Amino acid sequence: MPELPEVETTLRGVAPHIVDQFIDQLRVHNGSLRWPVTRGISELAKGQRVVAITRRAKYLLVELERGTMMIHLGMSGSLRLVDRAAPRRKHDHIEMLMTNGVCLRYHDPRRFGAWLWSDSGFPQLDHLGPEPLTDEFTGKRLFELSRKRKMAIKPFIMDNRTVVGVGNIYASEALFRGGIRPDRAAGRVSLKRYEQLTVHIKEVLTSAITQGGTTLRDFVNGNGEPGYFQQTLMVYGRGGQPCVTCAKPLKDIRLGQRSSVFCPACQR
DNA sequence: CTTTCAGCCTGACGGC
DNA sequence: TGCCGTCAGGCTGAAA
Repeated sequence: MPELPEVETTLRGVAPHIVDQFIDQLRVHNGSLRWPVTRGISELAKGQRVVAITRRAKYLLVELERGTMMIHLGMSGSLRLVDRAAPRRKHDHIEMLMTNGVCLRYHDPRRFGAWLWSDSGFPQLDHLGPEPLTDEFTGKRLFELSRKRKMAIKPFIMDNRTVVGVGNIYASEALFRGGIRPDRAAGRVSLKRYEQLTVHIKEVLTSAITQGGTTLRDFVNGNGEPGYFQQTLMVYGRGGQPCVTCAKPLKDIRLGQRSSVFCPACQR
């Protein structure tokens, strides 16, 4: 599932082919996504130049001369650059054809994603916390925000108001590296441990982006499998298997309706 | 205010 | 073989 590293990888792969190009056609084959695709978006986008593509949290923002398109990949979405003559696959819901011949296809089996247009901002972006890979994201911030909070630390760091872009995979991995149990109350973690945790979060995200980038050369050919899936995951998806550190079996619990794997011996 | 939880959706997988 | 139930999960908004 796309987490922040995959969204960032997608941005870097797509931007050089799209920015400064003109939209020839925006075809919506199935506009029934997380929110209905903006009515009339094809007419709104047609002929416009793409001024820039940026990312905020897991949202991609395609800035046009007038208005912005906001794309989210949801749980199962992907954006691929393909030859416009390539046959459309099942679940290819939207395609953006550029006048330079490039074709960007939005593919999303579960349709949890989004593709919206607005010229007055998006409310989804209004209450987001800092980007994890900036200096705004500090252990001090986590410590202060968490005081008197009884919520478990894992859902706390996955809350977009705390910090954006930390999904289930990287929350699990960072907590393992930090030696913190995912079900520990957020308010009962010291400043020192929060400072260490922010370093681990930045490291796992950065390393995943680096590895995601290794598949970028294949992007245009449609081999969209992101490289970071190959990275060694120490706890995520490994419930019952031995801990890489102490070999005791990893425990799998549910926190906030999400599976959470951890080592009861190494994480406290 | 904080916290929990249903719902959105399809594909993969296990049991029978 | 195929049918059925369960699980996966980001995000929102309503309920507690």
